[in-house]
Amino acid sequence: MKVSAQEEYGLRCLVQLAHLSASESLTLSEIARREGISVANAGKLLWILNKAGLVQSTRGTRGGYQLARPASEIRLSEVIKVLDADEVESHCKSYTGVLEVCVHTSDCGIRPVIQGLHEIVQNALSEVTLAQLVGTEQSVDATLHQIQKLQSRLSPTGGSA
Amino acid sequence: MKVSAQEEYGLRCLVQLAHLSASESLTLSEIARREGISVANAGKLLWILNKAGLVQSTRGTRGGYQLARPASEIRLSEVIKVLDADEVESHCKSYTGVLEVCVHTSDCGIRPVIQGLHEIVQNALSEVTLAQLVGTEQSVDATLHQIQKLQSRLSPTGGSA
DNA sequence: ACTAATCTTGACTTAAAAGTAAGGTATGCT
DNA sequence: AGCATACCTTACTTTTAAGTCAAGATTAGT
Repeated sequence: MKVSAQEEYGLRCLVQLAHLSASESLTLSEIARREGISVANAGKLLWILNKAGLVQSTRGTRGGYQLARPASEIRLSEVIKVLDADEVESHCKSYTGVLEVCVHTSDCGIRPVIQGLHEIVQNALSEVTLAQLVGTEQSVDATLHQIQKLQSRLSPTGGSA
Repeated sequence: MKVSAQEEYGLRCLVQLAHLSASESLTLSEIARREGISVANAGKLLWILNKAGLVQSTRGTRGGYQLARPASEIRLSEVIKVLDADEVESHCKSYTGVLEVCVHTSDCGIRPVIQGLHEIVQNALSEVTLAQLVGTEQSVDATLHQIQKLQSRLSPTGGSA
């Protein structure tokens, strides 16, 4: 359960674009330089983001990338989903071991955990927008901890099932 | 942001053991057979779990594995942490691109997201025990959705930062 | 129209995770 | 004591994700 390199770098590139004003744009090489990754790699990431409609590209001499929407309207849940190659559901189709289908198809206790977990993460991510990431660390920190505090208040002892 | 194969399979092996009564135990090959994975692979997973003190092994003819503690006292957060090679923190040390240190060291908007996200996941996982996974799907499903519902109630519009 | 700058796209290479194999060590049974 | 069972551990192979490269396509300016 961790954030992949592609998710991390892709998100960083978006944050760079979020810093710009509406008319500005950044070229691939400039983004790559600022993030300390190769131009080729940045190109791949931006292409993914472009295909998903999160950024807009302009070709030619004065070209570059900019956000397709205001940063305040781009939620991290969407970003992660796009960068994660969208292998969201269909979990029980993979990881089947040697067998053809999941051994736990009938009454599987793990499936809901995997799925529920995913929902929780997406939910938390949907509360944070790119615009917030542009601000100081503190603001984001506050938002996420607000969520967390609520969680711990929920079930102090554990489930009752 | 996804569950690795090792996490998934390791968790499954634990669930198998959680089904046993106190005096019973399962051999490697039996666990492997039930989960549809190779004996070698199961051996590796169980070794990790054993090293972490989650399961207990008995050698010799009548040997096998059993849980080191009651299933109701083993939280998924612990399980995942163990199976994930414990690369929990130290995130800004990796993913630095070509540069020596994280480009966002000074005022990084991404760091708190990564960290906060991790906390949220751990928090959610710590509310579910192995014992709950042994029950029906419904019970686990209920527990996780309880958490989720609370989250969405928290911030209907998005952050204010 | 030409040229330089820039994005686009698919194939290739490299690094990391997952899985496998084989030899070692401990235990119980005869 | 000796053999069979079963876990333990390290090293190796395979697979998959990440990253790179190079040729193609598009636009702005001259």
